[in-house]
Amino acid sequence: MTMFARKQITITQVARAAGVSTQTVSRVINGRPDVAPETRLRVQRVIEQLEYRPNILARSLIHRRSHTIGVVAMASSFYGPSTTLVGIEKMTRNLGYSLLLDFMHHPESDDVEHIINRLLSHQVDGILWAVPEIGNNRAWITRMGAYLPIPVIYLSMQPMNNVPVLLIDNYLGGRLATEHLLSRGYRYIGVITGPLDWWESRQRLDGWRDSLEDAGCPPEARQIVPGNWSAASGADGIQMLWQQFPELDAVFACNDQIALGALQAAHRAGRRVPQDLAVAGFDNIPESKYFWPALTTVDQPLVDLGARAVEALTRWISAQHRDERTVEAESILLAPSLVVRDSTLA
Amino acid sequence: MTMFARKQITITQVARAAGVSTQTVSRVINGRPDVAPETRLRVQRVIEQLEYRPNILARSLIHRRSHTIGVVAMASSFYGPSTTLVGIEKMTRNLGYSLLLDFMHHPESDDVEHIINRLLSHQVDGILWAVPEIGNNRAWITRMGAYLPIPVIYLSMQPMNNVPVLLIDNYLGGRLATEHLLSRGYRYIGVITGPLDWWESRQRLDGWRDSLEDAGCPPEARQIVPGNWSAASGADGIQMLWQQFPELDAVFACNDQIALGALQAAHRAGRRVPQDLAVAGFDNIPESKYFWPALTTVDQPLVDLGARAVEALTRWISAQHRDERTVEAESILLAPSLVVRDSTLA
DNA sequence: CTGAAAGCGCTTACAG
DNA sequence: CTGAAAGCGCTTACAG
Repeated sequence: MTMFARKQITITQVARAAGVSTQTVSRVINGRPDVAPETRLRVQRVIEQLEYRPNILARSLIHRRSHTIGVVAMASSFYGPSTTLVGIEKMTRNLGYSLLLDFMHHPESDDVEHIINRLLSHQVDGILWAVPEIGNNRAWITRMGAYLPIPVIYLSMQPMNNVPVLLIDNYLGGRLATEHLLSRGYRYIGVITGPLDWWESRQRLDGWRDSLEDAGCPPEARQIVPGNWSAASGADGIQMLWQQFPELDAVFACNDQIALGALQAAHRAGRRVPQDLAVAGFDNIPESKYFWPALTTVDQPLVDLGARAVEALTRWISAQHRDERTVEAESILLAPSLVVRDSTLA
Repeated sequence: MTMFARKQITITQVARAAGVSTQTVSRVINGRPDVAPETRLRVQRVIEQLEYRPNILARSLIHRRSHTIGVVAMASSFYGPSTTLVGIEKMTRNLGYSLLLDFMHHPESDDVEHIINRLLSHQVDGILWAVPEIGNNRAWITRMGAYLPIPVIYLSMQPMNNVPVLLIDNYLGGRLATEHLLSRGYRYIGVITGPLDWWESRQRLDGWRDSLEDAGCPPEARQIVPGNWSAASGADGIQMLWQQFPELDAVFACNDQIALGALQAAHRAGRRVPQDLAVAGFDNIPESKYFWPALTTVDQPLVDLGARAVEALTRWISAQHRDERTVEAESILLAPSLVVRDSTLA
């Protein structure tokens, strides 16, 4: 039966108990070859017996490398951020790193410098910035991004020069959803957007707009209603669309919650989906398959996004520690895919 | 404009630049009173100029206290775990701690000892065990819980002697939902459970059963169908209930996803909700208000649960560092509440 | 194959 | 009010 030593056992105590130097203990711990077999065995026995557990802090101090990455994400119970975090954590662990987590509770206004300074004080080897781009909450990157002493990789923001960004192509997602509606014969397609200070939100909207223009149905302003990712904004939004754009025969809801709200409002109003109104969403949350009717939506490789960001970050960290100064800031764009279900099948 | 020093500046460099000893610099940093005003000013200026940032690792090494807590949670994009994590992170930050995050990807089988050892190596001051109780994945606590060298607080598990547990009363939640259905006049109430190896799942089921017994309608086995938290299991579950329990006039779905699946299946079968079938859920996910029809469900104070767990943990840590050996392992039970909506309003 | 000694960046009695 | 020195737990040239 294994237990845990009540007190921190030090390498010195192990050395003393095994009758060797701390250096020899260190050699054994780190699997160095230059230790006599009997010595190694003796030391290993003492380690097990005393339940010695190396102090990573001391090790990091010497190596000037903590094998920890800082992850800054938006505080959210939503499917998107949570799923990305799962991908991030898994790959972090797989690659032998630890994860210091920091949530921004007000992504537009929280003090970025403070967060970064705390992470740097903790000697993280790199930072994964997984906060959505909202308003000008990326302005600090131009101001001080270049002066960051450690690698930082950003998720889901407008690509910038020399800033490594990993993102899912929201514009393409908007196009996929809208072109699908067009291909089904819908022509009067409204949109309920996410909050328009979100960059990703505007990308989805742009995809919708360009698709309609390409199809020869250039949209008017009254086809656009701003939402805020919530189902409530979907329910309100669809009402507003009916008022200002009565021809409406389909709606692109910029996330699945908005779509859900629109669906409920349609049912309440006695409209049939998709016969009277087709609805397409975005995100493919697990629930969307069980909406009434099942929702056509855009799937995003979120776990993969998180995992690949961590991969890129640790690769960069390793390169930096090998003193390769000329590491390229490489950006990656992942493609979403359309999932067709009943809500658009008239 | 603030920038970040390219390299780690040490206290020694600050001392040299300011013409004082490192001890004096340390005094200034830690706000000690015994520094001459001019000296303090001079040191502060150098600190700002060099952008000195203390190395927390070195500090933790000396204090034998990292001001970091380890949080072990289940890898999940679901609303419950994510929301709890938000509460945990926020309070951790408020209390001046940092958060080392660890997800269990297989909560029934992952190697607990390995996880704890890594956290201990990182010198966390305490651990918050936020993994649900599944199967006998709590067996290790009896085996080695008492030997843990640091405070550990557990979330959402069956209370044990001398083990501090914070949880939401799932049994009460099950009663609230079921008694509500009974009060509405429903008598043939089925249940679609969560996975029955989850303790919380069994609690909800017990609440349902006891409510029915108290009401003089002792349930039969054919009224119970096992689910797995997924909407799919809700859709399948309701079909099964119709087959084996045709009298069914209401169903208690043990989470909102299951309820969603049941709702869709009901619509597909042409049954009206709540006239032909009332549906109550559990969790009150934000979407549930926009289900069709809006879902009656049980709300849980999840953010509060996380926050209070962190409070309790840090209080324990502080007490331990003040060397109060006799800290009581205090458990807290939070009450859920019923949210009544259209799905049970016939 | 092994160990004494210096050092990572910081703090802390202790002495003045 | 200030500083020289020891030390937190570990690793690493270096010498043997």
